[in-house]
Amino acid sequence: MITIKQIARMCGVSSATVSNILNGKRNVSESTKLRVLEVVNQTGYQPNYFAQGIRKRKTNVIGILAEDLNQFSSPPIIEGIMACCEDMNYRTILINMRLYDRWRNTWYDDDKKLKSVLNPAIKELRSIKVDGMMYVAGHGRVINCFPDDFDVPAMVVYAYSKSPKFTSIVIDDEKGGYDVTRYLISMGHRKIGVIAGIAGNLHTQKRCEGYQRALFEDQILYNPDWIRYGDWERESGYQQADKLVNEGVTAIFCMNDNMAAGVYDYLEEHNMKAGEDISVVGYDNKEISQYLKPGLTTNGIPLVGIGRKSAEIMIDSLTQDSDNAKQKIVKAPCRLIERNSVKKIGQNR
Amino acid sequence: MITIKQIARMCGVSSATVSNILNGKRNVSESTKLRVLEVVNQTGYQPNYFAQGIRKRKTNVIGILAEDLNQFSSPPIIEGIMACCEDMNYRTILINMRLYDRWRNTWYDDDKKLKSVLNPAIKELRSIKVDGMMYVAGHGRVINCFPDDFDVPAMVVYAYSKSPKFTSIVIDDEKGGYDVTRYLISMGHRKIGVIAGIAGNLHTQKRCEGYQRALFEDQILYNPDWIRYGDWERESGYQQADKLVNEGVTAIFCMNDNMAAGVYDYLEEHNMKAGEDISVVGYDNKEISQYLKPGLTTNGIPLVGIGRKSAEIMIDSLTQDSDNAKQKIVKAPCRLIERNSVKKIGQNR
DNA sequence: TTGTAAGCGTTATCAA
DNA sequence: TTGATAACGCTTACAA
Repeated sequence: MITIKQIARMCGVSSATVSNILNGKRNVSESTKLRVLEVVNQTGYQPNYFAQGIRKRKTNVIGILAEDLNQFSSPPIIEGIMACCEDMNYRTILINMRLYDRWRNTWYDDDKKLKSVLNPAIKELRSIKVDGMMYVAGHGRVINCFPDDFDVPAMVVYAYSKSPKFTSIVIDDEKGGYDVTRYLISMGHRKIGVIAGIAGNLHTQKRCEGYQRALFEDQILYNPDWIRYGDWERESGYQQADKLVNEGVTAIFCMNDNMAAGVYDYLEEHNMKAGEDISVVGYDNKEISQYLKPGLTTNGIPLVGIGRKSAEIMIDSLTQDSDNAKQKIVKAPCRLIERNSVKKIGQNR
Repeated sequence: MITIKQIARMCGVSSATVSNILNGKRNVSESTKLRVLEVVNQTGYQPNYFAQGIRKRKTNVIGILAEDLNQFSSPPIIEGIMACCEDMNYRTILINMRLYDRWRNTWYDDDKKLKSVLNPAIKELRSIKVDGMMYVAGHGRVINCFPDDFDVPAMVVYAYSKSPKFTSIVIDDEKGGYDVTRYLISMGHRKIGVIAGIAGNLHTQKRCEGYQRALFEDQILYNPDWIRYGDWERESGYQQADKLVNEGVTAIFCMNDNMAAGVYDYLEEHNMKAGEDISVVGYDNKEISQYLKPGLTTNGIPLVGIGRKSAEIMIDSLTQDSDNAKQKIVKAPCRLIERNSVKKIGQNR
């Protein structure tokens, strides 16, 4: 391994000078700078990571704490974070807590389980002296991940931080619910059923609020019977479809693509077709949504964008000397992807 | 930050002794050991990562070089690697090269593009002094990723290493092709068409060989017209289905689920149904395969298992002092997942 | 503009 | 069984 000393000797200067040049200090003459840089490039010298870390305050490393890499949302978010960090000349280090892998769905309300993995992970990141930590959640909710008095810049991605001290970046579910409903109304629908997610869930609640706002805006009565709660799984979409179809709605807004697929199942079984006999909209824009027949119109989540945006915020807050970047909640808008599952119907209700 | 020196002072011993205890050396008395460990736990002392790295030979860190996190196969493989490493008390550091994100599909045959990202990544891992490097490919092929004289233990996961110096772990495509064909034969099929992947592709070739072996074993004539090549995309499945159906095959073996979905499209358009009018088998066990109607029988790839296995091999080779673990090609078997797209037909052809 | 030398927190060597 | 002490490769005062 080639060291800074060797470079220095080869150039006939001291290692301090080489260090200064490499670190962009300007108290060096142009000529020696050129000479040293030349040698550095030729030799492919790379500073020893550990020796640097031991002396430097700023490591230019961002730690990513991922709940689970296998959640469909995580890889694109992380890819976005990494892309942005690379652009801004930051390294990343990823800790995959594998929460789902360890405990399936049993850790949601079990703070002990989370902490048993999160605390060592944080400790590790701290020992690596990362400049900032980003907690990447597997699904949206309120999470208590960093203590109020945490001394490392940190933020929560794809979920809300319980402590108001940390910036959260989430999708704008209220707007999402609003947009979908607005779209259905614009297509002539006034009897719009909803297959929501689990009732207590944050995504569910916010999207319902958006749904209500859109209805109200168009002076459409809100019928509580048309809101059915599923559990995000396909089967529940199937079950709730039955209720809604019998209620005579002309369109169903499903809060994820899985449940929309369940609606398709129901429709097929009853010789009906999405986009003809009844209109269906999903949420997530997962791969299935394009495989369904007819293609499912759905509200896409800009996951890579969320990743990029969050890294941008993180690095900004690290760079700006003041806390100009105030802690806050950032909401990323979803984008409606039109396929063929919604039919335009006459204005006569 | 609390240092080893402070711990030493608190215990009235030297820092060397503390270090010895922490590193499991046995030349320490039980009594001081207990005393020191007590203080270490109380204070929550954690060794400085960088200071350790600068002195230690073995870092207990495995570097993962991922081609792209967004390939469907990558997250589970990586999760498997990380799980195994955690079990064996190794850290991992992941570098995501984002090859697809950068260049879509244009980097396959462009060694320069790959190297422009891979070399710096390797350099970085080297500066972190990782004990070993694992290259995680996004799709199977022969890759020239490490030079023959590479001085860090390395291996290739989900693809073949061009250099024979490095262990590769891949799926057993020949057996996969054989198993699927065997299964179809066992269900009474003798006219079995194939929608293969791209012709030059390694997965394609090996699976074709397996197909032929199964045919031969049952003394079934191999009809070259029944092998059609797609490009892994759904559309190509649709196109090739036409040819095969007109050839009168009773079953179609698609080399991925995407193309099988294309076959479903074709069948639907022609008022036929998989599992009734014609049998279909896919490959990959991607999410779509369960969403298709009827559920697609497909050959599942044990991605997490591949990850685990590969990490196991890596760590074994690091632990065994000799190169007991000889460089070689490890093949992981796929597992056929039966759903409803294959019909048992009479023995009379 | 450059060089000297003192650290940083460990581990490793060797003497006690 | 312990403890001095010399590295490790770098950054950073401070001196030249």
